[in-house]
Amino acid sequence: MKYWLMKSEPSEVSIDDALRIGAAPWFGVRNYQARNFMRDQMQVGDGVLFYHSSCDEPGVVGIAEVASTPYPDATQFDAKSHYFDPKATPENPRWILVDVKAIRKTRVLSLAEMRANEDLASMVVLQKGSRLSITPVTVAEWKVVLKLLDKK
DNA sequence: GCCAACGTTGGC
DNA sequence: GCCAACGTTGGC
Repeated sequence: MKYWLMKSEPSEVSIDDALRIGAAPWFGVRNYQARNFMRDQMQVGDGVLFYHSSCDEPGVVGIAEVASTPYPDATQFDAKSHYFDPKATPENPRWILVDVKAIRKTRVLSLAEMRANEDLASMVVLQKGSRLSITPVTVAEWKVVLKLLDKK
């Protein structure tokens, strides 16, 4: 069992959208490192911190879990999609995803608050220049974040 | 809107 | 295989 932080722009898919939709494909990842995490390392049941990025108050806003094994991202084959990839074919797909199921909404644990917490200093997502939309979270970090989320 | 940091592309 | 130019992410 592993833990992850996954970024989503709320204007695309917010935590409220995710809760309404239920288990859904985490489409649109076009970074190889992030893809490889989904393809090679994620397992059904892994814990996910649902993070809002590119918005007024970036931060963790909910808890989710990995809900499928990896399979090809359908948007890569759709010429009308923003995520279309002309170099990908169904026989030779480039982009692989998993389904993610939102479990609950939490308070916003803002990026600023996370940065201010010494116990989270090692989090990959907080490292300078980190832009990865999917990053691993250690068990220790997961526990600290959950405690902070349930506070107040 | 700015810009730092990083990833990708493509010429050589 | 190198690396400059360009594109993207994402916080501020």
